[in-house]
Amino acid sequence: MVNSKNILSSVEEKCVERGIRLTPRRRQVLDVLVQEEAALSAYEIAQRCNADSDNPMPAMSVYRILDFLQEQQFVHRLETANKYISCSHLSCAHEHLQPQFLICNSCRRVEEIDLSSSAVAAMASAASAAGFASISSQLEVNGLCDRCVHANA
Amino acid sequence: MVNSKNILSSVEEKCVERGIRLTPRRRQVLDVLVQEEAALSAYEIAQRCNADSDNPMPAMSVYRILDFLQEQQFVHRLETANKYISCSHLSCAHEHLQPQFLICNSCRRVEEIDLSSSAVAAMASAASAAGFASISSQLEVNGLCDRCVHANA
DNA sequence: TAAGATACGATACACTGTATCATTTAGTTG
DNA sequence: CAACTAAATGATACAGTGTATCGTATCTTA
Ligand SMILES: [Zn+2]
Ligand SMILES: [Zn+2]
Ligand SMILES: [Zn+2]
Ligand SMILES: [Zn+2]
Repeated sequence: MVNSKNILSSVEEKCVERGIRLTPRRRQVLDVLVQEEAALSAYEIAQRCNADSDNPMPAMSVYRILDFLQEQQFVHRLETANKYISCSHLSCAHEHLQPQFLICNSCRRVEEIDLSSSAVAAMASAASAAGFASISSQLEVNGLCDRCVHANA
Repeated sequence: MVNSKNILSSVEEKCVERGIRLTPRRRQVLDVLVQEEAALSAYEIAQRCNADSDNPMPAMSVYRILDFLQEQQFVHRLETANKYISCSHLSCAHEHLQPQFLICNSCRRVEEIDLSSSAVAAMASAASAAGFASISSQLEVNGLCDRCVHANA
């Protein structure tokens, strides 16, 4: 169980710094994502909000709130799966431009990584050979996490 | 303009070898993709089929046919965009396991590449550092192709 | 030709995301 | 505090995408 209270107060501070509002609705959506290791779709988020609250969360609100949270880099969107995951740097000062993700094909959990410069250089070299001048991408790589490998060994 | 006739007869041969059928419908869908440098959605494919034919192509047929063409590796599906593109190795004997793609953000054209082993090794190393034992992925990298870079210079 | 398998046509439907407008809430100013 | 303004939310309708399902047609094979 993640200590979402500490994480959310860090986010609260950042919002104050940036002069933006972390409303109860936004906080609720972010909390759902912070407590989840796997990525969730917008409708899955709405369902979880409605599970532990009497005030129904419409899916449309989820989309709006996700837009806001993405702009602030509090959550990221996995383009391949079209799902959302909280940033793993909510409680630190780490800055990232484009995040990269590893997605476990077995347990679906997602790890946010920073690719080494050598890996990026190797990608850029392959792109150049194929007639592409520049690449800038959020890489999403599927695989198997250690936990699942050991569990199935 | 691509010489789709030669490409399609190569595909025809492969179908004979594999004991499968390249029906007129399947040929029609494949032809649309062969003649297009950019990736197309299922509904876009249906529209193009209907543009130059009086026999309407239902979207549902397109999906079924795309399933077939994907199984045979005649076309690939871009997971990020949810669009389809013909394999660039239709008329040769090149074998690939997981293809990788470069997608131009300006003109949308797609290049199918084979990542160098060093690039793959660099990716695997980053994954290992993040607690992922194995990766196996169809990488899709956005960028700018040389043509577009020169055109906008 | 008859039986079975494969491919296709057609309809309905679920899911996802957007557009739009009304309403409420939160800040701002006099 | 009252009035104003902007931001956020509620609510409805709708378009696009993909699937499920059933019936029909075509091909294969004995
Ligand atoms: Zn992040
Ligand atoms: Zn796992
Ligand atoms: Zn290919
Ligand atoms: Zn281009």
